[in-house]
Parts: sequence; structure tokens; C-alpha cells
Amino acid sequence: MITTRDIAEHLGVSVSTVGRALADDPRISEETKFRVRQAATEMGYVGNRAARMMRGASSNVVALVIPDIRNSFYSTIAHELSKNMEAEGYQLMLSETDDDRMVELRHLRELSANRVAGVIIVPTARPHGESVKLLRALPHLQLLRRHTSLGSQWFGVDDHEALRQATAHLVTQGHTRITYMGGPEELPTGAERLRGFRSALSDGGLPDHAGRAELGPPSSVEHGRETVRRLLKGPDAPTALVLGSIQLTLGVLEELSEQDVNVPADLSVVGFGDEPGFSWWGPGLTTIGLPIQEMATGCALWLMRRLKTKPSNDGPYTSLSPGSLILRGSTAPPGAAASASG
Amino acid sequence: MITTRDIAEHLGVSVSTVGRALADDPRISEETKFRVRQAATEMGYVGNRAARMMRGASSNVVALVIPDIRNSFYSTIAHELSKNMEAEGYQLMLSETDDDRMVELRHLRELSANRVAGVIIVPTARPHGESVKLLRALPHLQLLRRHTSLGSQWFGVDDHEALRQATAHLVTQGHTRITYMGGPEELPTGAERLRGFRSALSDGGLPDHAGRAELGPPSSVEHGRETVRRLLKGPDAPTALVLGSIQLTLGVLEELSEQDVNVPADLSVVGFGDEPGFSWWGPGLTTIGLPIQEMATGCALWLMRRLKTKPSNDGPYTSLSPGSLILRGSTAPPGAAASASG
DNA sequence: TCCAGCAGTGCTAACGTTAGCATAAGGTGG
DNA sequence: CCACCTTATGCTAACGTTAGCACTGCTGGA
Repeated sequence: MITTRDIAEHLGVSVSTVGRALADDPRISEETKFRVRQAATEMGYVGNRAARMMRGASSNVVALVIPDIRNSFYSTIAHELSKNMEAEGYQLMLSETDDDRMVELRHLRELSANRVAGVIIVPTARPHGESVKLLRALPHLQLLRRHTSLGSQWFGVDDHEALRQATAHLVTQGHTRITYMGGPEELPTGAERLRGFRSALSDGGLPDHAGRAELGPPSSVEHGRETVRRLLKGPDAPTALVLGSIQLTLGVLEELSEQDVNVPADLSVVGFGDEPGFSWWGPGLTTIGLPIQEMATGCALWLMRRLKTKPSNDGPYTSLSPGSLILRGSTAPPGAAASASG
Repeated sequence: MITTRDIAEHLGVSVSTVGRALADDPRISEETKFRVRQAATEMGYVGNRAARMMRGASSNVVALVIPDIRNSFYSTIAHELSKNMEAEGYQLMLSETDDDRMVELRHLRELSANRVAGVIIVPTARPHGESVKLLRALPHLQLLRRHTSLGSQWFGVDDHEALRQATAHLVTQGHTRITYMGGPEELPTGAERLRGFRSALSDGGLPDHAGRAELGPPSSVEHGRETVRRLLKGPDAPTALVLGSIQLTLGVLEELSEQDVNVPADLSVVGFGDEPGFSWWGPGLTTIGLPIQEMATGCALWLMRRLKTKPSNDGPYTSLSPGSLILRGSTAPPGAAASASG
């Protein structure tokens, strides 16, 4: 690897001169700068950021710590971050936790050792104590899920309101046997969504047993399939389904398609997220749309500013984006005549 | 930030001792090791990889350079790589090029400056000369697209055979007006897929004008919609469509759903890739399935081995994975009676 | 004539870690 | 009692870059 020293020896100048010429220092003559730059290009010099960092410069790497990049929420976020950061000269490091706190810890250890400039994290349900320590030592912000003990900045969507709205829509249509399928209460998002579901039920004056909650692994398509299969076979099958995760929605849609369930006549469905296939599924899937892209952009901008300016610790910041119900054809009053047509 | 020196001073030993204790050097007594490790944990010491790299250690970062992480091919690849590399202690850097060679160049410059251990790249159509130079100086391999002037290892799928097979299926059913929609010929994958399409036509004894090719931006959903809209309106609309990219397929499916085109009676469609919604689209989408996951795993393993062992430059290696046609309901002989049913 | 000031460049130390060599203490055999 | 080995640790240099300070000529004013 070519170093500034190689260039210096080649030109018969000192390393300082080379360093300054490359940094466009005004004290260096234009002629020298020209010769240095030319030599650098010819010799294929590429600066060594590790050495720079030793001299106190910060790295230009920001890490994104998420459960699984295949989830379109997260790939959208990664894309949005990457795009915004590239413009500022930052690179994106990707760490997948698979919702395993030990994997999350291992990643945070590596990221800390690599002295990343900042971290954007969707924390696991209950992060390891060391993870919390490591995060506290870094500029970071939380995304979607909020682990309160971190006490740091958070960007997320209004999960409570989104599920309340979706459930209220079904209650208004007269459903009295509604099942919510979502992630575990341990996850901040899971807890919020469940609360939103429950509060819509009580707002609608429905008794407790009107709503059932099926909680489980939120990122398992297969779990969605199995659960809905079980629900349909059960004695008091629901007339409406509200979903609390993309993967569960995908599983449910696959299963309902295969079993040729009559939606919305026999079952109303409100999905989560808005994937490409949702619009052409059966009668069109009514679903909870979330402004993931806007949220990711906001969070990228926030972090970029935070990294460029000094600490500026003006207390924890919270940005809550509202969701919106996208109405299509998969919901109708219970027992309505089959309305599906060519 | 705590350094080995801080620990050394705290314990009244030398930095060498601390360094060796943390590296589990057999020359250090167990008692000292214990004290050092305890102090390190208490003081929250995190090793500085930048400093290590200065001493010749290689980084533990591998970069993935792709057009767009939102494309499920690439997010699958990223996931597979991340998973395999995490097990070996490597971290994944994500660089999106948006198929822009200048963005690609900027990323490669940054990656080189950061001294990444290796690069896995899906090159743009015509990489910049400097990009080629930078790549040559790094352990790297190409994925999906093969830029031959790099002369390096390549992992990909048999695009030619995949399209040949898909097109042959339509030819066998008697179609004589088939349109292929895909990426530009500049892209290695685009050229291969087009060749596959053409060779199926000539194998089937069809005249040149039987097949039409609509080439354009492969990652634009909107372009897919527009193109199919135009084709359907045209004077000699095709009776069958073969697609050469996921995004185009998504656009086409959306448009055909909205326009209520009768598939396969009025139009047969063979998609590209196998997204969740493809199975429940209309009569079920017949599509070209590609073993992306297996390919990504193979390429992760190859790079891991390459990084752990010495150069081992036993010539360029090529791994070609076959695709397979997934038959569903979206293809039928032209003009067949509508067979779609509840 | 001499010194101040300036432009342009060189020297050196420092960042945190590691590896080679040196050192110190304690034990063993001759 | 000394040479020698072993065990445990210390000292120092080096990695590539940058910043502070020092230096060398040269110009211009006193």
C-alpha cells in the first residue's frame, strides 16, 4: 500500500508537505500541490482512515442495527439512510440481530471497537446490560422500538394510534369477534399495538372477550400461517383479523389465499404495512400504512446534524409519526353477502 | 475513551502486560490476566481496531456494493452474507450505487480508505476506470453481473438458460407474439437474458419479428407499468410477456390488476423472481425462480475462506447457479377460453 | 546594514496497539 | 557460588497521519 511517505520520497519532499498538499493547506505552493496530487494519482495513493482516526479524527461510518434486512420496513430504512448519508460522506454499516440480544451485543462490541461515528438501532426486546453501556458511550438513536432505559432519542410511528384506528374501523362495521395477531408484549411496539387494539375495543363499548390477542414471533411468516389456520378451525372463529406485523400479514394472506377463504364476507382482514402484493391480494387488502420512509429520512438528517455539531445534548428527543389506514376491499360488516366479483 | 495505558496505570503494570493479558498470551501469569480483565471490564475498555490496523492487522469489515437494498434479491443477499459473516466475526458495510457509476466510484474510494477486508459487488453497467483499479487492489468478487475486464471471481445465476426456459415454455404453448421486458444490454445480466429470450425463439423456429424486446431501466416499477400500458394499447399487442427483473414484474402486475386484464386468456405472463405476492396474484404467477439465497451463501463462504487463507490465486472462479421455472396459472395457449374460476 | 515578517517547507511527537528484544527474579545443576 | 534456564514483565519502535513548532530564504522598511 502506497503511503504519504512513498510519495514524499518519490518527489524528494517531506511527508508533512505531502500531507498538507493533499489537505489543500494554503501554506503549500500551488506548484508543489500540483506535483503531489499528480504523483498521488499516478502511484494510486489511497489515504488510510485508520491512521487518521488515530490522530483524533472520527470515523465516517454509521451503523444500522436491525432485526432483519429482508423485512421491507428495514430495507426501506436502510435505503433512506444510505442515500442521505452518502451525500454527507458517511458509510453505512449493517448489523442484523435476528432479535437475539446476544447477537445484538456481539455486534455492538464490534461496532464500538471499530469506533463507528454513530448508531441507529431497533433494539431487541430486552437488550443486554453491556449493550446499554456500549450504546450510551456512542451517539445513537432508537428507531421504531423504544427501550426507555436508554433514555435516548427515538424516532418511531404511533403504533397505539395505528392499531386503535384499524380496530375501530372493524368495530364500527359491527364486528364483535376480532382477533389481533402481533408481536410479544416484551417488544415496545408489540405492547403499544396491543394497547391500541384494546383501547379501540373499549372505546367501542365491546366486552373484553370480544377481542382476542394472538401474540408470537412477529417476524415469522410461517407463524402467521399456522396461527390463522388454527383460528379458522377453532370453535369461535373470529369474524375479523387485525395484524401487527408485515411478516405475519404475509403469512396470513398466503394461507387465506390457499384456503380460498371468502374475504370480506366470512372474514375481514386489516393488514400491517403496505407491500406491493397487498393491493392485488383478493379484494384488495385494507391495511395500516406507516410513513417509514419519511421517518427514516428524518432520523438520518437528525443524526447527520448531531454528528456534525458538538454534543448539543438538549435532552431526549422524540419524533412520533402518525400512520394511516388504507381502505381497500378486505373489510366489511360481519356476515355481509359475498360481494367479491370478477 | 479508555486505553490499555489507562488500565496499565490503574494497575501499576506496563501497557505490554495489559495488551498481552487481553490477548491471552501464555507468558502472562493467570493472576495478572485476571486482574487485567477485571479492570478492563470495570473501566469499560473497548479495543481500538484502528490502532490494531496500524500494526498490520486487517479490518474485519466486508463491503457489499449493490444497486438498491430495497430490491428483494439484494436484501436476501445482504441477509445471507451478514449471517454467514457474523459467525466469523466480520461486519458488513452496505453501499448502494443506484446503478450510477460515479456513486459507485465514491463508495469504492471510501471503502478503500477504510481498508475494508473485502468487497462483494454487483457492478454498474460500465464501472469507472478508477473503480476497476480500486477493486483490483482489494480481495473482491462479483455477484450476478459480471464485468469481464475485472477478471475476478464471479457468482451468478444462469440468466441465459433461465430466460431461454421461460420463453420456450411460451413458445411450446403456441405463442407467436411474445414481448420480453428487461434491463439494457449494457448490463451483463440484461444482455444474457435477452440472448436467452432470442435463442428460445429461434430454437422454436419462430421468425425474428415474433419476439419483441422492450429494454429500459430494470429497477423502475413505474417503467414496468408504463411499458405494459403502452404495449396493451398498441396495434399488435403481444399475447405473452416474459419479464427480466423483479421491479418490472411488480409494475406489470400492478398495472394488469388495475386494468383487469384477463390472464392468461388474453395475455400470458412469466414473471421474474418469486416475491410473496406472486403466488396470489390473479391466477398465480408463473415465474422464473432463482436460487439467490444459495448463491449468496456460497459467495459468503468463498470470501470468508479467501480472507482467512493467503492469496491462493488459483485463477478466476465462476459459479453459475441454475434457475427454475415455477409453473402457476398465468400462462396458457393464446386465445384459450377463459379458465379463471372462483 | 540589519531585523521583522512572510512564504514555504522540514522535523518531531503523538494517537493506541503489538512484537521483538531486554531485563529481573527465582530456581536448578554442576 | 556461578552459569544457565524459566517465568513474568518492561522498554521501545513501528504502523500512517497530522499539527505544532522550527527553520530557511527572501522581501521590505528602518
